[in-house]
Amino acid sequence: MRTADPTRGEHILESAARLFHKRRYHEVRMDDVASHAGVAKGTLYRYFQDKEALYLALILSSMNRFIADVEPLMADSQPAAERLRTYVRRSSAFCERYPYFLDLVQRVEGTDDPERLAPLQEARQKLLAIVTEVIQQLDGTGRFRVPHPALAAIAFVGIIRQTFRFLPQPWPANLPDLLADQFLFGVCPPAAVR
Amino acid sequence: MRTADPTRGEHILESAARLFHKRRYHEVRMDDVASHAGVAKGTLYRYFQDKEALYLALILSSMNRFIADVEPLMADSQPAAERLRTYVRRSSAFCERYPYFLDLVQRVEGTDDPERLAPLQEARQKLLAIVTEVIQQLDGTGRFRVPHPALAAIAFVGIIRQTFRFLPQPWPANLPDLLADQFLFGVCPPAAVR
Amino acid sequence: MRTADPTRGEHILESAARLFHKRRYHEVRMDDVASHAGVAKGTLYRYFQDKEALYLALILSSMNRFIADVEPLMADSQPAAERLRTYVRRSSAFCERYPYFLDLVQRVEGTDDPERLAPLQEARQKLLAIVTEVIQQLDGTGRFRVPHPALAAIAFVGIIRQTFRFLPQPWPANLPDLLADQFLFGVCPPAAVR
Amino acid sequence: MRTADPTRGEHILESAARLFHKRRYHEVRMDDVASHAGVAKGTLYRYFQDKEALYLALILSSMNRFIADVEPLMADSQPAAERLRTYVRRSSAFCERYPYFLDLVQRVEGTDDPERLAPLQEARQKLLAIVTEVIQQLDGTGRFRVPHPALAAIAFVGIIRQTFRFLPQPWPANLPDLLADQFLFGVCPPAAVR
DNA sequence: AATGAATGAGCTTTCATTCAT
DNA sequence: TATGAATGAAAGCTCATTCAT
Repeated sequence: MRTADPTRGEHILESAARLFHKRRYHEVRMDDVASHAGVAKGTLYRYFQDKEALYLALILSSMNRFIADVEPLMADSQPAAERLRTYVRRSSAFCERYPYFLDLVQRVEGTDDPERLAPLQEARQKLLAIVTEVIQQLDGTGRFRVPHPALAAIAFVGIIRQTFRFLPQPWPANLPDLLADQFLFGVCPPAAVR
Repeated sequence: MRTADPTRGEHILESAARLFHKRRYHEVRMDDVASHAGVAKGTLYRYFQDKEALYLALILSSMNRFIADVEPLMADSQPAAERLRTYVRRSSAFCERYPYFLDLVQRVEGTDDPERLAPLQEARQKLLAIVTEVIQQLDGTGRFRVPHPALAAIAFVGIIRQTFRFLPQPWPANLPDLLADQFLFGVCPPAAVR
Repeated sequence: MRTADPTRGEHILESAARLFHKRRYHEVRMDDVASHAGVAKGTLYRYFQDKEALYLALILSSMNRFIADVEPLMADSQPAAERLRTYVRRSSAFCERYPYFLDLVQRVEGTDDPERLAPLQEARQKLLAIVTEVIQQLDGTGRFRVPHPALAAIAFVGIIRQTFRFLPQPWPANLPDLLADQFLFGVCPPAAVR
Repeated sequence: MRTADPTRGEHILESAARLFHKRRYHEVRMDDVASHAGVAKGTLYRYFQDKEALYLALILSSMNRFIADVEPLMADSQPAAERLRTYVRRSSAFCERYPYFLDLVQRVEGTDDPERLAPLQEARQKLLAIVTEVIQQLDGTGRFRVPHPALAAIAFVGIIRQTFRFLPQPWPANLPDLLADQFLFGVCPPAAVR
């Protein structure tokens, strides 16, 4: 008999991530999750109330891991623009390390049950808040003007997501900087560059 | 002989769209689709091979409708920047008219079966090609510089999608222009504005 | 519009025979029967109450055709043994002409509904009666002794059926005679032959 | 852990046999099989891939049981003719014990899928080989002459099957001997009897 | 605590039958 | 009378969940 293992839940999520990444929710069976995690099916239900809960926990866990990764780097030790570049770089690294990340986060809309959705919404808000704050700090510094920081934050995230999900590999090495530039300067390069 | 109604398939998709918009694939029952469309379940299977085919047809039909809507407007009768604004405006109008559109298109990744995925990939490529071409026409005209048109197109689409999906309503009336500006100028407003 | 055609029913059965021969009852769809017969599905229901009726009519029709074929030849114009040989030969010819015949007749057990089964039982009895009568006429003539004609008739039919269904082709040219001999003399050849 | 009951599969087949005996394939519902076996429907699918597999397993199991029953008795401890009588007697007993046996074996032609059919063909061949060998041993011993053992074996089996299936009950006590005699001597009783 | 055989509600799909044309 | 689109009851099968071991 295996000893109770507090990391067991994490391990299950790790395996589940791979499955949910390449198949859709209804195509992933609890049997698959169990056998990929190397546990019995019944065990899944010790750690997660049901399939839905496992799925949501998976997304939440991914988001929290990412937040834990970038949040410390967004402290204002550097210029805001520089921190945005860092954000893109970390996103890129994260997506390489956990290729299923963006796909999953995308699918938050899952449930209707607000009870279950709440933690995810919260994490999403938190991430957006982090980005929004950095973007606000752009305003007034140098040549940037951000009258709608919330909107800009959404655009920023949109650029990153769409690119990492749909830009065919191989990616240019400086892709993160290209994306940051697109966000900061649009297709109208800064005077210095011209 | 009872004559087949050629709009029947369209009508089914119309009803299905509403359902697939508010519930996920596995939460939508063929029973629901049938009763919402006002046809018998067996009829669904006269028009679509199976549930998956119906779902993919639904997405494809939405995309094609949008392409038919914007493509004529992207002819080069106006400056490229102006056409991009038009594109955003039509996107906005389209999403208002068919609120499920973006959600659905988002989920294209549906199948693995390349046979079934092909028409969708094709439509996606077509849309991206349209946008890419307009963006290329920005280059050199006035102050725009677009060294990576394909990347810029993806960013453009990313900004639009993320915003329309996640920006809480109510939206500012000039939202399309704000998005076009974000794409064109980033958070670095054009000299004229400053 | 096709004119009402009294042979239409026969034509349908002819096509159906081929299908029911190579697939089992539940594997044959009314759609198949209709398209193979070159008529619309609805038309089948003008000629046969339902699928079961069509199927039973098919078997009955085959049996009646065979009865019509052999009955005249069983009149006592020749020695009984010779007529049995004729019977086997006609069976063989019939099975070559209508390869589905034996398979179908085999399956009489179809329904439980005695109402529907009656005509088939009747045809079966008729055929058995014909054979039994000839076999009875063997008795006393020459060296044959048939204390249980009904049983012998069943054995006779059993030999024929099992052989035509399961003996791998190609068959020896004199197969009918071999079978008749097996029935008449068993594996104990007549003195004359020895 | 609930332990799998190794006899469960056998038990299911036992129940299924009764159903498939009195109804045709397409008239037997998996629901019926389950409830008659006293298990849940899902359990059927743990033991058999699908309805077809269950059906074929049922026939195969019956045949193997019969083979296991007669094979040892066909060893040449007695004269071949005597062993054939034994064969018929065991067949008779078997059909009394498992009244559905002959009906089912009759229907071997079931599938087209050679993959699935193979084990059945094999069992059928095995049984035929057993019979054929005994019949060959008739040859030359005493007054028997068997120029076509394979054909004779088929005739032998045909006599038995047709009789047990179609001879109306009650049967004479010496039916097995009557059948053996029919096979050995035809309707031409041995000199000793005359 | 872990297991996985068993469960059965509920799904997708089929197809005999109907009936407006 | 012939048609075949539409029907919908009923089938086969799945798979999330349970619970005896």
